[in-house]
Amino acid sequence: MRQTVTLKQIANEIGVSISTVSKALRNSVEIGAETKLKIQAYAKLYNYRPNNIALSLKNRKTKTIGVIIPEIVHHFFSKVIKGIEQVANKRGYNVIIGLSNESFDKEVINMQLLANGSIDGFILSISKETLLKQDYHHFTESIDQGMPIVMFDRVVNDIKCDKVVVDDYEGSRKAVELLISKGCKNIALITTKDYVSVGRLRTKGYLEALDLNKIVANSEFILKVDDNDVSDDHLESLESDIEKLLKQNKVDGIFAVNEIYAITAMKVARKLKLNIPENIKIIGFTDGVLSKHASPSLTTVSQHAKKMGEISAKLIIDKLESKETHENNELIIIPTEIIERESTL
Amino acid sequence: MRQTVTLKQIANEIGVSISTVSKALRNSVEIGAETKLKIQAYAKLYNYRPNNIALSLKNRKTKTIGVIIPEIVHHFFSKVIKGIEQVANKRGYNVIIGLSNESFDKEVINMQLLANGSIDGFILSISKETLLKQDYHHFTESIDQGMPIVMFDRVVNDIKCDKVVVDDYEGSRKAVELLISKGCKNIALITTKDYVSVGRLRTKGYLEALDLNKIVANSEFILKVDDNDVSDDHLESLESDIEKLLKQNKVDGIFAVNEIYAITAMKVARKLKLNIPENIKIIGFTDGVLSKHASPSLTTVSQHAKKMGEISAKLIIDKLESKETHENNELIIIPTEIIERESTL
DNA sequence: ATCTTTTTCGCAAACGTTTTCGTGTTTATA
DNA sequence: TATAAACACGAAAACGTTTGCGAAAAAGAT
Repeated sequence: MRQTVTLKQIANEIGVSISTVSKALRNSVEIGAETKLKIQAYAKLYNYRPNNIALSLKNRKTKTIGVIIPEIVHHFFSKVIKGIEQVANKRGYNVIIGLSNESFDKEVINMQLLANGSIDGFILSISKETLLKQDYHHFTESIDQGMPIVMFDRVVNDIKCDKVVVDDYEGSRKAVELLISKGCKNIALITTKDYVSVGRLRTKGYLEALDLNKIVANSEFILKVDDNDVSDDHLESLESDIEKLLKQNKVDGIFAVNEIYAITAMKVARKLKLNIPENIKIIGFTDGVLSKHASPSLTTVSQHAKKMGEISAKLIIDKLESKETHENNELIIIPTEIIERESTL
Repeated sequence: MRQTVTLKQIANEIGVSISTVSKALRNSVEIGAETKLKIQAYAKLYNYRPNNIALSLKNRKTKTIGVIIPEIVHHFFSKVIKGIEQVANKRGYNVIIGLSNESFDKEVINMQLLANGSIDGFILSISKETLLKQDYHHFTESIDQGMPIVMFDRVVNDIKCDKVVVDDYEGSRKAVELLISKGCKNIALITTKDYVSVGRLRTKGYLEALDLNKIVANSEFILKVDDNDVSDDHLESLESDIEKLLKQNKVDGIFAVNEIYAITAMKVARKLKLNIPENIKIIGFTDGVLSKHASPSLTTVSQHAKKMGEISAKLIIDKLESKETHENNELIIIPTEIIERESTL
């Protein structure tokens, strides 16, 4: 086992000082040509690489960014990470992941763990529990200590930081208007509870679209799902809720605020012998793998998850590398795009 | 902006030495009760937390583990990460992610980037390109330098390190035998090229199952997919290959070595008006989200991805925290489990 | 041969910790 | 009261870097 070699070892071996070695390896003009060559050859032979931790300590920056997300087994979030990773890597940064698991406590713990020098800045999406508690002290604390934050997707206005979101409102409005343009008259909405900002905004878009087209909203057509319990349980209760809805009303279009709700709706429709898209048209939100491979394939509002990650990473790195005070905060709104597939033909 | 406070600042403020502050905060008996209280109160007030980087440098360990995977937008890998993250966190470790994107060069770069002190050990799954080139010098180099590695899923025998795999061979055999027990006589296999170890092993399991049941293998029934090109293209050519296969032979069962191949097979079968499972039964490998929500839902061989991550994390941390030389290497084989769903009823 | 300039290198500080050892002060013991 | 023991704290080294500055040696100029 050949341990990794340090400047000190090279210095001892060659018989010069540590600083000479350091300078020689950085090709400083201070060092004579001959010594330089000898040192560089030796370093190459022993495969010297500067210790990152020591550099981080000296430079007081780690060149890594911390990403805190509620869940990783999720097409949207993993795609965001991919975007983050790509631009971070290109710019010489590493990415360290923390999962909050939708829990407030884990979010706080994770951030405190990383904030003690391990990272230079955060990219995060807020957990549901945090949104529910509306306790954001860990964010402000981090910002107060000079650690910049970029929030994506699930954001909150009160915090002074950059934010990257998709145009939930506009995207939903367009989605519902697509259904209307295809002739749907009775459009149901499957959404989340209002404390999730994206759920609230998408609901707003739905209502707005109806309003713009002189359709009276019917509260019976709106299903607000509480997804705080275990995933499988709440899917089953969602199924029966949808079944009830479809049986009692002649719904001819469904807008679901995420993929899993949309797929579940498709399943129920099929069970009730409703043909998609002839009898009922369905549209979802998110460009996940389910929508693409469902049959019939599902029309969705694309969130541009990867681009979201790319932009977030760019924002945080720009901020980290700019000399200015981190005062001005941007709000980037990424336009949505409707991907038409078979479920709305 | 209140900068984070250090031992030195506290020492200056209170008028004691740095070492006194350090000892007081660690509740050393060396320090008098009064001073201790004063220092602790001050530290609490200013929310002192020891700088991780300084600790890492001093202790020569970072308490973070590096995870190198080929792809993150992938149900299997993200689930593995979730497992890793969970046990790592519980044991006080952080997780830093590097994506190889199935590229040899990126795998090497990423490992070198992290190996310079940033992490204590690696958990990784080998990229396809690396498997193809059979160039493993970056692994041996890392191990030589005393940085332990745990490989999962895509492993290679030559390297001296712990490995965690699913029983691909046994799982495939059981899967094919399930098809046989359901009355299938002409079973097709959709697999990858042989350089991917899991593809090779699963193919072996398929052949073995046929052999055990006195069925003569037919090379026309075996589709070896080359998935080196862009994903969408190769899916389309896969579709036409499957279509050709199904048209020219009366296949009544399909075993696919991954989810996406299985779903594609379902799609083609539907197109050819073959009813699943009446006319043709299909079984896949992996417990992804597609299988669960497909219609009909897809029977699969579960890989226990999360458990794989958990075990990998446990192995690497145990090794990191054991005093012994890292000589003895374990090979953990996780038994598979067949999840029966509608596609093989 | 003396003075100035250039070249080449080492010292030491700094980043923020922990920990060993030493030292001065107080208290207890003979 | 002299001496030993207990107590409270500080100095310094170490982890591995980078870098400003001073100094010695070599080279050049007069």
